[in-house]
Amino acid sequence: MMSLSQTTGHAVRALTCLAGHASPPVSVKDLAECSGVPRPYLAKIVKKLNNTGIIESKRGAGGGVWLARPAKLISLLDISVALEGDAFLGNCLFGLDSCGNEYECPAHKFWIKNREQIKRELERVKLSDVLETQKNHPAALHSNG
Amino acid sequence: MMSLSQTTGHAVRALTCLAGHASPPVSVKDLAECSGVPRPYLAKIVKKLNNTGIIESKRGAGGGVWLARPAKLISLLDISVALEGDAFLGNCLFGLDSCGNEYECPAHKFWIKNREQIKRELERVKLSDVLETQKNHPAALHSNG
DNA sequence: TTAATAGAAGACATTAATATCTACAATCTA
DNA sequence: TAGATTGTAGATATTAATGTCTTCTATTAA
Repeated sequence: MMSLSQTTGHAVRALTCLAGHASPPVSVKDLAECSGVPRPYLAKIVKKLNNTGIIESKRGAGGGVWLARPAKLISLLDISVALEGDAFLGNCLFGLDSCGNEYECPAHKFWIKNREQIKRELERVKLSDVLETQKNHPAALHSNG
Repeated sequence: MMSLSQTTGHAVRALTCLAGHASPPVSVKDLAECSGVPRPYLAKIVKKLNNTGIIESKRGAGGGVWLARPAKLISLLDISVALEGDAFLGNCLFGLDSCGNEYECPAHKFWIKNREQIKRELERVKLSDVLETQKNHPAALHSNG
């Protein structure tokens, strides 16, 4: 099924919890409970978000993680790129390697344009927007298959 | 990476070979050579295309497969649906199960619209178009990773 | 009717994404 | 400094997509 990876979905949910938390730092354990993401897996996700400067962390008692900048300045694009890399929207809709250089598949021009649309939308939507949406629907972001 | 499945890409390549063939039926073996898709795997793909009425087949010596209707009447959408099912474009960009009913994620409206755009494009592009493109670039559709 | 051809079917193998487990290192509080 | 807390790191496990192998059945041609 064509969508962003499940891992990215996890990250969005966890970051939303983090953004909504009154008093950071928050432990990964608490984030896992809040977001429904498996704890050990979330630890890895958190690591990536840390490496890419979206969150910061502190070890030890009273430690935890927090947003490196306000939720209004973190876009869904930032999160997607952090987890899946820069080319998270494939070069060709059909995954053809040869597509785009000397050759273009019949859907190429469309996909290039469409891909940019998707990117712009992901750039437009900020973590703060997700948080707002969630506040109106408290149980919203939890279940995921 | 977000794109249609590799399997769908395989199917498009193989069907393009089939559409370009002078005298059907064509054996799966020949299709595999022409398209670069692993033979045994192509056999499975061919089976699905058969089940969904995109191709027909005949066993035995002199048998093989052929398009069930002209290439102009087979869209990339038909092929995608045949292989990945009707919901091959996910319900939510982030794969959230809860998204779309009582709850909508912040990118939901955008994705619904965008998804339709993608579908329309896949509907617009026919197998005959792919064949034309390939004729101008003979080596185009072969390699794939 | 026999031998060759070719698709059908299902068991098995590989790979990448996802998820878990265990041990470790840093930091705080007392 | 002792002990509890919490992130870090890497090995291991599971799952779904992808790919392979073997055997069977249908069809044709001689």
